[in-house]
Amino acid sequence: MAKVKDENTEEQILDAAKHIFQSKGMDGARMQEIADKAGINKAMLHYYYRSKQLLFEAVFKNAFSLLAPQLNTILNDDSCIEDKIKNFTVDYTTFMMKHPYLPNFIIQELNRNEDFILKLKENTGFPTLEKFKEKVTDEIKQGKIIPIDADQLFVNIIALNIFPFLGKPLIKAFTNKDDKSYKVFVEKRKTEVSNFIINAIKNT
Amino acid sequence: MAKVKDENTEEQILDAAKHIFQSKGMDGARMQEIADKAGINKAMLHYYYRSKQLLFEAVFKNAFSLLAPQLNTILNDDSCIEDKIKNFTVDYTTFMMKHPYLPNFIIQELNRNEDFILKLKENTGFPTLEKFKEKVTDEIKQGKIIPIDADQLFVNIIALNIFPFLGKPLIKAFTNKDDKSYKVFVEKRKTEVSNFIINAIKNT
DNA sequence: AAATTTGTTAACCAAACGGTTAAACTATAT
DNA sequence: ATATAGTTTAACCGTTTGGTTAACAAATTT
Repeated sequence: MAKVKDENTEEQILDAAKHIFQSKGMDGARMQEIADKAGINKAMLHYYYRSKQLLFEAVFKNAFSLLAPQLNTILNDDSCIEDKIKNFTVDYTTFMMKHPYLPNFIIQELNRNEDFILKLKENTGFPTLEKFKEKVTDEIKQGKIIPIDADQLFVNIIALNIFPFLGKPLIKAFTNKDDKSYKVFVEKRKTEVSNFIINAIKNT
Repeated sequence: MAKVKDENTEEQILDAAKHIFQSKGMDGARMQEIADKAGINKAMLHYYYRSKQLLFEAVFKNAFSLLAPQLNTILNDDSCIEDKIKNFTVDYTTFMMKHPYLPNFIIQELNRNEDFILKLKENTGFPTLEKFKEKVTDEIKQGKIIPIDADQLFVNIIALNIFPFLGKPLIKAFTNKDDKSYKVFVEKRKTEVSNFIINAIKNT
């Protein structure tokens, strides 16, 4: 119910809205439910955020701003491709195990409203692939990795890392795992996935 | 608006419901909108399907029954792992380019209601990994592929194939592609992905 | 301490929602 | 032709929804 009193109302609302929106989505979330979770009157939601749409956008931008920096490990540091992949896979999986609703929330809402991502792209700090592409081109020339389109490689990397969180119910059903063994399964992927990718692209 | 007259009402409803539910989800869909799309009175929806929930379940089961057989290429035919991967990647991608809403619809609704997949598992014809696991074990023993957990390999395969349809808006934004060039990108994955996977697991 | 701004609440509102009803229409069986 | 069963509709219903209002309480300013 109500949080600690010294936290200010605006943040209490955002925190409650985060939980409700991330688990139920824009359409499934109810303003009353958010108010109840925040322990305040429903009118306060509109006092601070004017409308459901604007409250949702505040939550979404917040969520997206958590996700984007995770990509820096692979896009903008100076290590070699192999290290990028190793570090990203561990970091990303560790982070998402702490925020399991995040990937599905973002994917779901971007699919519901494709135009929404255009607003995000205008923001500074939106991830760019340029540096990663250069690095891939370099290492192909050096013969360290096999020839591969950088866009395809990038999609492969994030697909292998994100999908276990998106498809959790499906994978659990196919592989007959419960929540506990699924957690072990995902934990193993921290090394499994990076080995898999490196095997696929390393020149031997 | 209204479809051809000789089509029966029940199918018209299911067809309209399929479009609305797959693009807006259970929570975002409106019964009136489905009725309008089917070109009939809203009461007919309840006459044939009793409630929104039951109409939704009819649509969902229909959608899932389209997806499951696709997995047979990889799970239950008798070819070697390499051929399974090649065939599945081409077949699955070709199929999903014709039904682009399907993956997101299923993933989204399974995440909204995790218990729902239990009902599906009771049905006969729910995909099982057993035969695939045996084949993986065999080929590891034969030294054709490197040692790898069959569950992990399975997840890697479907992740690389499904994710481009789930994360389309995200990938389009990161890679600066429009719909047309994205389609080309996905088309290329039909060979790109299978080569990638086979590289990762083939013993050299 | 009086006035003004900011924060909070209960009560309310119109619209939208899923679902129902009763009557009408259509095809089939008697 | 007439009764009967299945199909379709317009109108309606109670509830829930996002959002507003007006009055009140607590700070902050003067």
